[in-house]
Amino acid sequence: MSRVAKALTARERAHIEITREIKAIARRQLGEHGPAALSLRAVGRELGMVSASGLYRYFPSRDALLTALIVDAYGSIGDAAEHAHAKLRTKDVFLRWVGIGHAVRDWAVANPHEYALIYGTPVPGYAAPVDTVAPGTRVPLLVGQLFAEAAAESDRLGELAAVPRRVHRALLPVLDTLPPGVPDDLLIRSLMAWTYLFGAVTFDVFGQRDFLGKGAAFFDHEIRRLGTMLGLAPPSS
Amino acid sequence: MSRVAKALTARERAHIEITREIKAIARRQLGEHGPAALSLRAVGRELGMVSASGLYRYFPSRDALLTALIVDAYGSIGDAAEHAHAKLRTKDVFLRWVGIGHAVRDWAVANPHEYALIYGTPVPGYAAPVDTVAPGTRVPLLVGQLFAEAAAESDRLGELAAVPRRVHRALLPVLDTLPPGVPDDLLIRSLMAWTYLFGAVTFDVFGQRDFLGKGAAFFDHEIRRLGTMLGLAPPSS
DNA sequence: TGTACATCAGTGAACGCGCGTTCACTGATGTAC
DNA sequence: TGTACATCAGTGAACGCGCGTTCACTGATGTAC
Repeated sequence: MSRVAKALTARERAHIEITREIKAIARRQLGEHGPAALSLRAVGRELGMVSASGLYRYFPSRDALLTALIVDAYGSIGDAAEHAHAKLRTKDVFLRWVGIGHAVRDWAVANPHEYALIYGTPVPGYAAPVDTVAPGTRVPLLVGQLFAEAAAESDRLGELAAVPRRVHRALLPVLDTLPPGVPDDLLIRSLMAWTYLFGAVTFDVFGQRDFLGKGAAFFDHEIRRLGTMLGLAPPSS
Repeated sequence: MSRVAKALTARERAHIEITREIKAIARRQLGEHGPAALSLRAVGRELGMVSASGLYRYFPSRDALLTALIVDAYGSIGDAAEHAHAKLRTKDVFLRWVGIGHAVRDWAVANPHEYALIYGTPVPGYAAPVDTVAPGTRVPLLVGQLFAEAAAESDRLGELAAVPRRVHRALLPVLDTLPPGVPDDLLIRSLMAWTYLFGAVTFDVFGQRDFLGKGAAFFDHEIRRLGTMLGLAPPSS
């Protein structure tokens, strides 16, 4: 090797830059006709390419581009949640739950089409490859960690409930991926918080609750109440 | 008028029957390529028509067919929930909540593409006309009635919480459509139950929680817990 | 009951459009000696 | 440093496909007298 590992040729830098640009254009076009209609030809046109065939230097197929967008979207919402979490000075799990909830919702409202790509109707005929699984677990893992911390504070969460055997059985595949010793009830509360959070955000982003206005007043209230019901609220209040 | 109002000509009966058949075929095709790609030509082909132009005797445009499917889907899930509710012998609101929840989920799992049509990503470029609004309120209204009944039993629900002013303001448009005297907290609990129910069902139908297995064990558990947390459970338990 | 006319269902061609992907190619950039 | 060769980016044509909608039309069904 006659050159340092880090030095990129102009060609390589251009390749990276144009790949980024293709994804940015595709992201924008997602909103116009939906992911099912994401069109390489339209992206090529907007890029200023004479024909779409040049795009095959960057992505081997339309589905590969779609996969890249999905991975990016999971990364982006994961970053939003984790950065919001890291920025919070407080150690209080309840306030951090609320902060993460708003971060997720804010990202989704700002990027409705990317949100639809990962939490909306699956694109028919497109099978998500394995690469998209891990990035999708970041937000639920963050929520789970919150509950784990709450459990470590002896006065939060209250008594952990016992769980019917068939519910326990349904949880087994998840428990296998977690450090040993996680109580069923803790996992259930995390899953419920995750489910509620994305249920509310999906309703808001897809317009099912437009009658509640554009603000986040109701959302703020509902996630506080849910957090309280699930035992995240400080025991004093 | 030389004939009785109810007597339909063969032509009229055929029209109704074929309209039904068109919708049935379109419903089936929804699953293959998604609502955005619903194709009049494909429906015509499956109907045995030589060209798609004959369909214009039944629907003035592709979007009109889509609207009919949406209205039907809301009707269908509304029927499923109301029938399940009516069949339950019990007066217990908690058991009825659980029954309605399962009815909604069962319908969604059995009809995933119709579910996606009404609760999934909005079809881009399609603006839902007013006709689709009212049928969409049946399930949430049913949930709301449950909470109203629970409130009438003095020992359920517990104390109704006071609500911050800006949350109250967000509720005003909804309160205006309801009989006067509905407490804010009652409406909030109904909205939260509705949000959780569809959040969970959407996750299950769209495959976001496949790791929990195919059964409804977790779902059954979570809606029971949610119902309990929201005050629907009998005070004894 | 029989006939003349109006209504409607479905045909088949056409308009104008869009798509993903392949392929042989030109010309520019990068590499090895 | 200079030259010969290999690699890569983008071109432009082509293949084979699909779409919604309009239009003039044929033939069957329904209606009024």
